[in-house]
Order: sequence, then structure tokens, then C-alpha cells
Amino acid sequence: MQFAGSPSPDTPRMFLSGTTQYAIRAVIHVAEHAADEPLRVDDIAAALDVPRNYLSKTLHQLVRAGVLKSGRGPRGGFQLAEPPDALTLARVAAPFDDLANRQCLLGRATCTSRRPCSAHGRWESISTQMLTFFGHTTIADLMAEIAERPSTAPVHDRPPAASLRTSGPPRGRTARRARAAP
Amino acid sequence: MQFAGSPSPDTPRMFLSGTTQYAIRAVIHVAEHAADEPLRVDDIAAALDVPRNYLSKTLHQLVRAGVLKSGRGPRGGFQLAEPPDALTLARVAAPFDDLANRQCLLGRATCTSRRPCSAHGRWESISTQMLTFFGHTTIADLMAEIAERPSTAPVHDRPPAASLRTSGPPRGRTARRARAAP
DNA sequence: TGCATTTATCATGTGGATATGATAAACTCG
DNA sequence: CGAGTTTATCATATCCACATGATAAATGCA
Repeated sequence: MQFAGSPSPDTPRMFLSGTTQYAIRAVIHVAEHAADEPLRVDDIAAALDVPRNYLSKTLHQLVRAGVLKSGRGPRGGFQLAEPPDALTLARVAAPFDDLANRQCLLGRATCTSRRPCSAHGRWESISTQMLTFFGHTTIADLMAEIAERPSTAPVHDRPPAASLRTSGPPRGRTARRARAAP
Repeated sequence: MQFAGSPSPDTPRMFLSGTTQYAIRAVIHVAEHAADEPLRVDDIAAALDVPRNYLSKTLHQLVRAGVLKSGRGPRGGFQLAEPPDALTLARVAAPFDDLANRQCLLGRATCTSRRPCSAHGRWESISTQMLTFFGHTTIADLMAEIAERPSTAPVHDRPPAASLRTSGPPRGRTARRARAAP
């Protein structure tokens, strides 16, 4: 099956907004790092290759949404506010994109669940599957396996990760970031 | 399951662009009318409750795409260029929204079919179903039954719809369009 | 032919998503 | 405390989807 070879717009319309994509990727990236060491915006932005200042604002929204924790100053940065298997994509996307509230496929003002339009029923099953996907898939599901660990083991049975900083040992701070300060 | 009660944006992001929605609805509306009488922009815009001039431009793009035919002057207007069961949603949407070319869910530049990102496989099956939906659903599938019809019958167990008009009896043509010209 | 009708095209406006740069505020540590 | 680091916030800038209004071009008909 091969859709019409029309001219079509340059940038295909994305399912998730750019900001939502940034948010999910950022949370995944944070989750893939040691939980006891916060990640700075600069590092996240560099890793994702997205604009730093814009990402900063986006991360802040995730903090307000309770997805991330943040701290300022030296040793500041971002950490997960909850374990990765508790963070669904819907939860991460919520501040930017209300996935649950997608309405009539054709934008008909008169289309309701009472009087659905002709496209409604046909689209609904797919639409429902999408909601389920975003509601059930968690950040843990999308994390790359870190270091040693049976490659496909579910994230569940991992040790509690030392209570997310707040008290852990200083841990060296071995010269990450070779950026020369001017 | 109940997504986070976040503030969330005012206008939920639509799956199809507004213009694509206009286009599909317009084509359905044209298809629901007698094939031998062109429909004017004013009538279509009024029926869909969308801005007239903008719709005009959109309809013209459908003409260039071979979905509609148009004529100017008195007795001008728009008609289908092909029978409704030959017009898939993908075909109608193509000039505005390249559905087939949706890329990585998370917008990752490095995500390819060779090296898919962690979200890729999980999303793919849903994504594929959407493509199939738009590639298989036709305008004929979405047309309201014209004239007499059992009011709430589910769409399934309906008789095959008599090869979808194209040759049925003229079916009345009772005084449409009562606009008094000034 | 001349006029009314209707689509085609052009010029421009508006709002939101995305992005940038500068400044303020909070935090750590010598 | 004071200096350096890092997030939080503010003030704009840009681009595109969507929209508006005016004008041009084509068509049918008296």
C-alpha cells in the first residue's frame, strides 16, 4: 500500500509536540543516570542536542508537575521525583500535551459520544490504543539497560537506589566535563 | 486510569491539522450531495462552519491533488473527481499532512529502522494501525446515508449499501438551497 | 457584448510553539 | 561573608498554521 505521492509539506506533522518530545527524552536521560548525582541542564541539553534555555524551561515545568526534582547552585541539577517505573508517558507529557483530551478526529463541533460522527467509531479503537500506550508505558520501559544487569530484566527488582541523594557519600566528582572556564 | 490532573494546554493538540480536518469534512460534504450539481464554497463553508476564504484555498489544493473538480462562474462549484469509495483519507489528507512520513515518536534524530530507539518498537504497531486506517478508510465509508435510514443502526450489520450509490435512483432532489438572491 | 456569478490568487494580519539572551534568585563551599 | 555555580524568570524574536479582505480571472447567460 502506497499513499499518493503528493508534494506534501516539508516537515511532517508530529504526533507529540516538540516540547513533549524534549520532555520525555530528558526524563529518560535523567533516569538513565546514577540517581544520587543530579544532572545539569547543560549536560542534558548537550546529550539530547536541544536548545539549552528552552529545555531549562521545559524541565522546570516537569518539576512543577512532580516528575522531576531540582536543586540550584553547585551540586544542583535535576533528578527523578519518582522511580522510573512509576512515571508513565502520559504523566510526563501532561503539562505540555493533554493526550487524554483528544477530540473528534475531524474537529466536528457536533461530534459527541452521544451523537458520534461517522468517523468516530472507526477511529475510536485506534485512539483508545494510543491512550493505553501512553498511560501504560513507563520511563522504565524506555530506559537503555545500564551497565551490568541481565539485559532484559524488568526494572522492578532493582535495589532501591540509595534513597535519591539527600545523604549519600560525596562520591569523588571525578573530572566530568572538561570545559575550560575562561 | 486517570491521567495527571495537570493544568494542560487550552486547545488539545489535534491528530490531524485543522486544514486537513477541513479538507476531509469538505470532501465528505461534497460526496453527500447529488453528483450532478456542483457545490459552491459558500455553501460548503456554511455547512461546515469554517471560514469561507480559507476553505476556498483548501479546496483549490484538493483540486490540484485530483480529489475534486472545480468550475467557475454560474453553475460553477466543486464536485468529486473520483467516486467516493476511491478516495481514501490518506489521499485527501496528503496535500496538507504527510501521514505516511511520521517519524520517531520522540523526535530522535538518530532513530532509524536500522537502529530504532527504545520507544520505536512499542509505538510501531499503533503507528502502523493508524496508517492502515487512513489508507483503507474511504470517503464512502464516512458518508451519511442519504434520505431514509434506520436512525440508530450500528454501522456493522448494515447491508452493503448497494454499491454506494453511483447509479442509484436520482433520489428526489427536493428543493435544496433556498437562498433568496438580493 | 456586457453583466452577474463564482473560483483563483495576492497581500497582509494574528496567535501560539519554538527559540534566544539577559538577569534574578538560590545554593555550595572556601 | 563572598565568589562561583546552577536553576528560575523575564523580555523578545522567529516561524508557521490559520485566517481575512481585496482583486483578478474565468464562466454562463440575457
